[in-house]
Amino acid sequence: MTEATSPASTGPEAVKAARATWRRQQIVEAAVRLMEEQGFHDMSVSALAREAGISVGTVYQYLDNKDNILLLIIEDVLESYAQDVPKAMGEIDDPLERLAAGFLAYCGVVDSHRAAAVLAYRESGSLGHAGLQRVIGLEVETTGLLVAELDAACAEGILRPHDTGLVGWDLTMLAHMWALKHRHLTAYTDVTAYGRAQLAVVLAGLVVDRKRYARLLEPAPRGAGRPPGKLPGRR
Amino acid sequence: MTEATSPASTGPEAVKAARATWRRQQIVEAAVRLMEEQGFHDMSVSALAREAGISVGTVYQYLDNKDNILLLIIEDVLESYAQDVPKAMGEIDDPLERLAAGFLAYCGVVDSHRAAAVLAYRESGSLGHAGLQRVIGLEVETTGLLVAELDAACAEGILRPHDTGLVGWDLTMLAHMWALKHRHLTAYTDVTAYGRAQLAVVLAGLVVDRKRYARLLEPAPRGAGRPPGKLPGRR
Amino acid sequence: MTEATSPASTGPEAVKAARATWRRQQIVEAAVRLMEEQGFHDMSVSALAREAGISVGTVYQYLDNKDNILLLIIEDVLESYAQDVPKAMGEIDDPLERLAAGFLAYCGVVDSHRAAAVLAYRESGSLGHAGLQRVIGLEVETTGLLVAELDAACAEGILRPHDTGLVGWDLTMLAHMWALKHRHLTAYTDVTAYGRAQLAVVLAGLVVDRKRYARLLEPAPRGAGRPPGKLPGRR
Amino acid sequence: MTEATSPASTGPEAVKAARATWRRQQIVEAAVRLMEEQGFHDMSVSALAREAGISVGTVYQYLDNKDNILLLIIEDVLESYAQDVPKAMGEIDDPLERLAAGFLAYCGVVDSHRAAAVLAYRESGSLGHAGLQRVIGLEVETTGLLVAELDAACAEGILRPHDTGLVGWDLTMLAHMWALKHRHLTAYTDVTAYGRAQLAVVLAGLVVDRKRYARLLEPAPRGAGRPPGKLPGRR
DNA sequence: GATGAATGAGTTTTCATTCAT
DNA sequence: GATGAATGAAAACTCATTCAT
Repeated sequence: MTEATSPASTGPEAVKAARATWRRQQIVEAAVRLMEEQGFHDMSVSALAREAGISVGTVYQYLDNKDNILLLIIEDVLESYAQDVPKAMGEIDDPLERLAAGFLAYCGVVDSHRAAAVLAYRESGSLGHAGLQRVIGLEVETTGLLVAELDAACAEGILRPHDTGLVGWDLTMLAHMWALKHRHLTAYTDVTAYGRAQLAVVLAGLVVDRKRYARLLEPAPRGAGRPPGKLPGRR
Repeated sequence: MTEATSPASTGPEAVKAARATWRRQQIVEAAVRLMEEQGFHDMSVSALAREAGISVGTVYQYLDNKDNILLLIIEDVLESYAQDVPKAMGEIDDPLERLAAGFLAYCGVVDSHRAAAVLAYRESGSLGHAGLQRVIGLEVETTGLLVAELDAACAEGILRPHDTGLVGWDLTMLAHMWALKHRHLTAYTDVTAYGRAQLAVVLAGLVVDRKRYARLLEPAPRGAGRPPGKLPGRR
Repeated sequence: MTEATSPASTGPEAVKAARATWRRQQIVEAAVRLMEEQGFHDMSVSALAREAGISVGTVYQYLDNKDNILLLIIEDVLESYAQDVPKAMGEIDDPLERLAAGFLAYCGVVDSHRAAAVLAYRESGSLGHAGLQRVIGLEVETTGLLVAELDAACAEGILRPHDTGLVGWDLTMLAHMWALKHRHLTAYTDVTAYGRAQLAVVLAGLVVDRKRYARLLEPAPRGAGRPPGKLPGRR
Repeated sequence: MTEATSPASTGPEAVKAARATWRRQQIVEAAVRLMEEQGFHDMSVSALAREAGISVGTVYQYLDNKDNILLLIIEDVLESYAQDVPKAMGEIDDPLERLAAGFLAYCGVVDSHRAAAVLAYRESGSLGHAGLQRVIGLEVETTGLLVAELDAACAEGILRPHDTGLVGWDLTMLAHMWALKHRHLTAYTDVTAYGRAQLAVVLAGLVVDRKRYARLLEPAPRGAGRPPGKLPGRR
């Protein structure tokens, strides 16, 4: 393999690429911080540059236009899904355990990118057609991973037959919910507890051998205390 | 009974009020149409006026500023929830049937305001603090109706004890999903089928006497044919 | 004289004319009230209509356009000058007494139209060329009345020869000052005292026989107390 | 003394400050030119930008809003008063001579900022409350300088006792008159002649020892010719 | 590569004026 | 004659983007 060309891992090319990555990261982080409170449209490029500690010109050196910032952020999240979810599912044999691991990983990404995950929702309408397609594609891909496990579990008789496509999107949706409705989910202090609770809700009616998967179906008792049913966040 | 005073149901006052309502409706409808494809920020007021078939000046005669359009749209949806959901639950005695009726009504509103419902999501960040509070309040209120039935059902021993707050928001979320992920839900041709399917997913694990509520748990077999598990919308 | 035509003092024509005058008066008064605190440009026609208790349409029935309001107000003041000043000078024989009477009358008009007099200054730039010419004409006319008396007094040897044109405008200016610098003239509680004081200032150096005109030169002692020289309005 | 810090008289900071000053000057000059014929409100910012030879955006880079232009212009004039008047009075001993010098300097500023001086009058109503207070403050300050000399002259017995506050404002007013009534003052070709004439008018009746101050009281004979009393500017 | 001053198209909003009722 | 809803031209102001330094 001749190293003369492209993704050079060394030499001036590499320096350039590394700087670009670093700068983009700077920009994305600043953008997420600002958009969290202002939204995409109310964040001006000059405010972004200020927040990132660089000049407007530099922003444009690494971005074609403002819309690309959005794409960058959203891709950042979606790629985290595409990376963390398969990794979490990797070693496990049991389809249901794989599903659980994948879902929890998904929730974990949502949690660690909470602001960005919300943005990926709210602002995806501001992407051009191409960008939107790309986002949808990535989203479908990750959801597909979950659906595949549901299908496998059905095939092995672990889960009752059901519309796995629907349940797959349900899980995706409920993972996003951690970011979207976080305000109302004060009963859960960490994502994992939340994720397990949701898994229990969804799987309870599907699992055939409830004993075998008791661990998945009866999640952390969340400090025996809380009177179930009190709507959290109600005033 | 003489109606001499105030909210006059006749006379010039009434004409004025009627016109205002009609104009606002015109504006909201045009706005929903445009925002569906452009989002709130990319819809200029002059484009809105053109779409509504009126002049810019007239838009501002019935709205204080652009933001109010958003508030108007969102309130429209949220008030539909607050109206249709209780109405649907009205006459029914059984808590679970009430829950089902309420949820299906909720889904129905989402369906009939599909575009607006998505907007209520995406753009609520563009509301001022006051507007946002109002929106959250209305949302909490409607979800509360569902939670109340879950609580009642638990109390009567119809449902196993569970975190009814969580499940309440789950139902809300899954109703919204009809609008948000509609693209991927091609397996369902009408909301009711969709709603029943989701009810089944959520309640399956909670119902104690599965026979009694079989009708709720085994929804329309959706044309016996479809091979379960094929991810709908996948390309 | 056939009454078929014009300024009919009776019949429908007269009614019409009377109404027009009355409406215009309504409008001018409301306009002065508003402009006093907002200026001409910041007063909207609809605010004017509201203040006058009539509709926008009615305003335009009696005015060609907004600028005419200004012209109307300014003419109102200037015509008061042109009317009151000659009247005050009417019966008097002595040129200097005539001058004094005319000047005091001028000051009186400024006082009774204080707001409008200031406007006549501030906003005359907003008049069109024609309006401006008309205003200047009226102003020159009234000042001319004063200058004529100064000339007469010089001719009769009552005043030392001097640039009567200059002093005429000085008197005009000092009369306007009552409105323009009213904030700083707290030492004077009524216009007449103010006017006499200014007459004394201007004439003191010009009068030949100071004894004869002592009454004009030594004005009201303004409550013997005030320590002369304390800058009024200073903070 | 090392000038390491702040209002840097060199380095990029200095360049920036210098550019800002230059730009603001550009803008103020263009604004004065336009307002002279259009007034403040009828001058649009884009017209201003065009006149100044820059873009609208650049105007706003150096000014927060349109009103600031007005404030800038007026402050420019008022600060010239506050600077030139004391300077002119500096070295002189005799109070009356000091007064004369101050007044003539005041007239000089009015003359050299003729357009702006008129604006300071006409448009100060368009300033916000804060701006207005600032303007009034500066005005009072300068007038106070003249009043102080009048008081001193009275104390020394050079002038008869009189209301020095009133006469102080008279002088201010008559100085402004050079700009306000310039159209009618065609008899005077330069400010100094005008100023001396006005000084003579005001002081003639106040000076005790008329011989000693003859030079102040009998101003330039303005080309022996002019028939006194012909109202200049009359048509 | 980095900077930030300059640009001007585009946005929201106001308001003088008209005209059908 | 009186009304006030409708109009749309024009204003103030913002901000993504460029480019000379």
